[in-house]
Amino acid sequence: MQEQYQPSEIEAKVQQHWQDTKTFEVTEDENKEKFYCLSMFPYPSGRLHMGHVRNYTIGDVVARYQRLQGKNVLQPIGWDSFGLPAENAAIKNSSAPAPWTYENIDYMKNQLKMLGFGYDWSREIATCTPEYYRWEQWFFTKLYEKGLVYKKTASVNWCPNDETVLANEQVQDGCCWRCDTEVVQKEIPQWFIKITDYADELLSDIDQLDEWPEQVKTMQRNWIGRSEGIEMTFQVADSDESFDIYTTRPDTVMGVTYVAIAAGHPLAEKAAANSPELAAFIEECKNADTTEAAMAAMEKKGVATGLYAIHPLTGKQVPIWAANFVLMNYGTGAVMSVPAHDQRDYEFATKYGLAIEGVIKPEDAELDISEEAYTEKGVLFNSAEFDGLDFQAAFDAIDAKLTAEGKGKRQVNFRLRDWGVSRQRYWGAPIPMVTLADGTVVPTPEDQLPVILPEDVVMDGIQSPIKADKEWAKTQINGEDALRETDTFDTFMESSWYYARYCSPHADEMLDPAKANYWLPVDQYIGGIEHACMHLLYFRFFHKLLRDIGLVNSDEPAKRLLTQGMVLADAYYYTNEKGARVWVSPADVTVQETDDKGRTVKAVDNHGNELVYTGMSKMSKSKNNGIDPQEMVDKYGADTVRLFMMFAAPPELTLEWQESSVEGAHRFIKRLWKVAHDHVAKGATVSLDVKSLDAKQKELRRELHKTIAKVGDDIERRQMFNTAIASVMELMNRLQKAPTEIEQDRALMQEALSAVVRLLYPIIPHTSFSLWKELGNEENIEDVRWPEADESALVEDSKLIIVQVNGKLRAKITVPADATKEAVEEQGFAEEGVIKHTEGKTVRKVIYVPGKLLNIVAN
RNA sequence: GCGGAUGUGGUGGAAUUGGUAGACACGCCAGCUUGAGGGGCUGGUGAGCGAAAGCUCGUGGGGGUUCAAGUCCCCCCAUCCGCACCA
Repeated sequence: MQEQYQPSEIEAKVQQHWQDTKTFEVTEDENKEKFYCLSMFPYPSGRLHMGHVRNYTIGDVVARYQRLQGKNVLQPIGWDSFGLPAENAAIKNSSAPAPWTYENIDYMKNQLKMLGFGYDWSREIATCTPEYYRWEQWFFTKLYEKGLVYKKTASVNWCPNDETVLANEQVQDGCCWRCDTEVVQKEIPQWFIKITDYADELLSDIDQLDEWPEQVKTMQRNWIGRSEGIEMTFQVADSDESFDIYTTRPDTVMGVTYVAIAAGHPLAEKAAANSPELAAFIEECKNADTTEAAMAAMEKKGVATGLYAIHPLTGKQVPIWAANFVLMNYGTGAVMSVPAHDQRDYEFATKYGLAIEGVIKPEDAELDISEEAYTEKGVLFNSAEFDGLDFQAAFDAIDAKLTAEGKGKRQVNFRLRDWGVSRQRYWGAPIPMVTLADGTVVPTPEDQLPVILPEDVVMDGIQSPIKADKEWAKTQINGEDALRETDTFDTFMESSWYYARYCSPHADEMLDPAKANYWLPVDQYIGGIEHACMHLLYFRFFHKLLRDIGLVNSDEPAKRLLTQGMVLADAYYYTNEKGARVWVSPADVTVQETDDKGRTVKAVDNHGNELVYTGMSKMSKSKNNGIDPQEMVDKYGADTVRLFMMFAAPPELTLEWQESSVEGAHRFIKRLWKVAHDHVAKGATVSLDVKSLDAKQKELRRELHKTIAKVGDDIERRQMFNTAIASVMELMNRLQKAPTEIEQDRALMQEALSAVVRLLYPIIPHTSFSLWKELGNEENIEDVRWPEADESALVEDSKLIIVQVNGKLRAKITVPADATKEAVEEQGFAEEGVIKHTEGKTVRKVIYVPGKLLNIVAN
């Protein structure tokens, strides 16, 4: 056995072994319990970043742990390979997205292998290949046939100079990132999938997800946003027109003093004919950013339309205002306004001098709306026949009246909106729809699928090549000329079903139901918390669609979810002569001075610039603080990187990259190697005779078996890999100092090391693989079982009792494990610290927590 | 703005069911090892007072419940993530 720990040598050898013997390739096996462990697949951006490394290390730890539990473990990987960055890179490099993407995949694939992840590479998929996206196209046409797909206009960011659509990311401060022209909103026809048809089920099935983090479930519930309210109709005064509004607060309807409609509402547009001010306002609103965050932050503005609406209950006329906070695309494009009981309406009414009429008051106080709206649910007043009713009674009464008069009805609404899947970009799956000569739009017939995206293209930097090339769209349906859709799918489409494709990655159908139903649902899914609402909702939605089309038989795609935190690193900058901040990579920073506690006082870069240290922030290009996993693997080995990642923080928290701590992880593996080496160098051991162990040996063995129990629990139930590692470190600290003189000491060491090596296998598989062999085992570690804690070794004959007086620690006593309360009390009261603090006081109460704690209350 | 999280020594974090706050590790300090050190080993290390034993304080801030609160409840502050065309 090598005396020195040499990671590069070991890792290359072990990885070669895994590749040669196809260790991680699996097939369906009804005799084994299956375990499907899935990490969110990467976008092939060029190189792995630390976020990937963290995500995939967690996945690999879970997968390898489950394998040692004897399960048939599937851990696949692939590439989410359509997307905007490939187009940008292609433009920059005067190349095309496809070759750039495939090169990145090749490079990153090697990086994944170097990190030692146990993937079944035979199942690798890339979503940009026709073999993959053809089934997505096929599926879309099936959804169309089922009536779950429709076309409607929706607004996009439009650069009037480039005459092109921009992604939100390509809009900077309201301007085009290429030409700085002010961006406007443009309405264009787009395809939508009716996720709202599944809103109820997506909401109610959250209750089945008992192994998903509570925070993700809460976020999804809020995102879906089910509400119960009333939809009611307002007539326009002196006109036969009307419009609908929806409210969750019908109890306040008697306080309506105006209504607000979207600037894009047909009524507003009509009224604008006589009002240049209104026309200008509508024009202004067209260019406004419609993201929810921007909407909430913007100044609320409006213009009176000159029209009046008739209140459906009182018959009074209230003014109709066009307002920038109402959007035509959401809800009915109009809202009723009750300034007394809604803060936004209150501010709007105050600003424009509109009436404020209170109709709800607290149960036991007068209404005070001098400063702000009263938005609580209270008791109605000034509400004619509804006076005195509470929220629910008023809701029911007003509902009854509106329904009876045909002016409204009870309705459930969702915040969730249908999923717009059209993108006006090139590097995505073509939407399989065609327009016939007569204007009818039909799905691409199955025998014409896939609609292939040409890969050999020239990017002009502005328009999608399949739009620029007018020939591309031309096709024929039943001998008739037709035009293909030139939009492509939102890339969330591909990531919504890849998990299912992995089960039968080469099937000549979307998926092979027998295989899919063997592996699905995913047992453990791992990815970033940033996907809590969008990806994870689409993923759940697609599973239900697959089920309803008969391809899978479960309701939910993943049983258990783990959301890992971000990876942060130190960020430093200096200010250059132009006054701009220049961010310096932490790799190029030398800390020159620290204070007596080790905090950075002075740091410089390689050119001697004195730097400002800004603390930890998310690894990013803008702060130039990304740490390259490759460099770290080259320097310390994959096992060290993996160990650090899992040790530095629990998986859900942000992780701070600290190289000194990486060195600590490296040191630990070296120590482990040395202890194993010294042990192996002394030759073979005799078998362990548990009965012959003395008290000290028994205690050491108890520590060993406690550690075995804890590590299993930490990895499987708690998913606290950091504490699992800490407890192995604690054990190693003891083993290092354990005697090795007599044979049973050495036999115990053999038992301990062979357990430790398996406990650490999920985290540092290369080292563990090697040490397992060095310890004299024939079998490969992948084929053996996780160690089991020996219950008999865990029995303790004495217990440590904490003795408190008035809740403060005053003594620690050791008592026999079977000591009675009386015996513990007697011993506790005899302690010096207890006597000192109870002297001259009366004992009021004694609390005894068996085997743990004694608290004496005295005053 | 809305929704979700986080806040504990110099630092990352531990404390799993309300029961010893600071496990484990980094850093720092001291000593040993010594051709050398970005090496190895040993010990110390929350703050204050103290020679020590020990005492007091201490988990973002303020209040509360309890024999007992980092943990439960109420209010506040700060930071981070998401908000539908980045993935």
